[in-house]
Amino acid sequence: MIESGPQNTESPDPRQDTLAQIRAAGLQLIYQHGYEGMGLRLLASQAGIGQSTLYGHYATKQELLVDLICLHMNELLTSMRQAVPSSGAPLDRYLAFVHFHLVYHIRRRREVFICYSELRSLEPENYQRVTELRQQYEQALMEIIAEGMTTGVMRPGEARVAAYSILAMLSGITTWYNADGPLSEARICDEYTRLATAAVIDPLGIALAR
Amino acid sequence: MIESGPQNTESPDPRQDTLAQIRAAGLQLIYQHGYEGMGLRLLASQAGIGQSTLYGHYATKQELLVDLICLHMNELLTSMRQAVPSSGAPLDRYLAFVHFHLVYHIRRRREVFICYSELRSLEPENYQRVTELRQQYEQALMEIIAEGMTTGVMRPGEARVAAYSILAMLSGITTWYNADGPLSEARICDEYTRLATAAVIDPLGIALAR
DNA sequence: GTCTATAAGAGGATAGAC
DNA sequence: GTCTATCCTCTTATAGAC
Repeated sequence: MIESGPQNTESPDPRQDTLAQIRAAGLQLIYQHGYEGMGLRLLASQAGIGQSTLYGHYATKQELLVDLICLHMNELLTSMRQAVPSSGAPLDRYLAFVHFHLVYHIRRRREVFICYSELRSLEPENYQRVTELRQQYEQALMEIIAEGMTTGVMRPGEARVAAYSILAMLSGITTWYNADGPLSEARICDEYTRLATAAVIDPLGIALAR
Repeated sequence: MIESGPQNTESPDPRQDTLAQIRAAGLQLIYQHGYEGMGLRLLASQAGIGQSTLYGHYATKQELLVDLICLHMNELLTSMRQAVPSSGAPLDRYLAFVHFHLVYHIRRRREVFICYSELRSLEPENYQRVTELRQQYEQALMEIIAEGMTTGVMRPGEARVAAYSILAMLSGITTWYNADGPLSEARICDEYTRLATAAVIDPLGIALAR
């Protein structure tokens, strides 16, 4: 068997330790095989525990999925709110959002992936919970863009469509980014930022504001 | 074992008829539940046949997935090449590509979805085949953008990053488009086209070309 | 080519010892 | 809280009749 990740050292709380290992293994295996494709036997072995030990932490497989997705959606939201000012010039806030989103998606590719690719495996009630978190995130960008359109720094249009477009554009980096590739992380972020900025900014509006 | 060709409703060939029903049911069920989540019992019942009849058309479940994905990747490529001129002004070809991609993704959401979300379920050899088809499609857009950058109608930059960005932006429409929503298909295409155009076009380059 | 019946095993989840 | 052993269902795939 192949072991991966840090092996447990002495911890003051062995229960939290086990939980952390289950989460780490679940994240990796769902990323690799998908939720439906991940067997609990494999999950347990990767977490270094017996299969039935899983049920000391989660009542069902679905509960594990919900835990992982909510955990990371909440972290995404919290991190975004720390990184993006809630007031100020729309262009500055837009650039802060774009930069945050890019770096977060590069660094936490697996978390992001399961948060949007495993939604169809969620039972309706859980799907609803996650969707609300997701909408808060989208809403934040949409409000920035809407304000930018109002003040004239961005071209007028449907703010909602623009927000979805930009999010999809930037998130796409997870599908091909390779840390060992020829382009550095900083270089790629620059390229994406340029594209995302040009997509919504009104050059005339910028010129007039000067 | 896999056959292809025109499928008539009143078919003189009942074998093709059954195959078409399997494909239709498979497309729908994989879209709904994912490849791993789709059981062959359900597939057979949705196709209106007995479960073991599937094995008269495919040797394995994997073979069905490969068939569906290759079928639709080939159709995507063929349709694109018909819709997008292979020569002419880069801006014209770019707009033709964007329009084709948007309409195709709205109209054939399920096909597109399985072609990019079930790649991880493909065995290595099959994954390779599909990836090559996919790259041909991406390559087509990349060449248009590279030429646009050369002629100056598009801002200079990494053509590959730009192509991936635009493809991701436009493909994102499948995640939220709703035919019953407040925005018409034409209106949404306009919005997306505006964003995708602004993202890469050099306003100065356009002005100078006049 | 399609059916009924079944094989062989993997799936999620549980019982009870420690 | 974790383990070993087990239950029962569902899975993919095959056998053989028609």
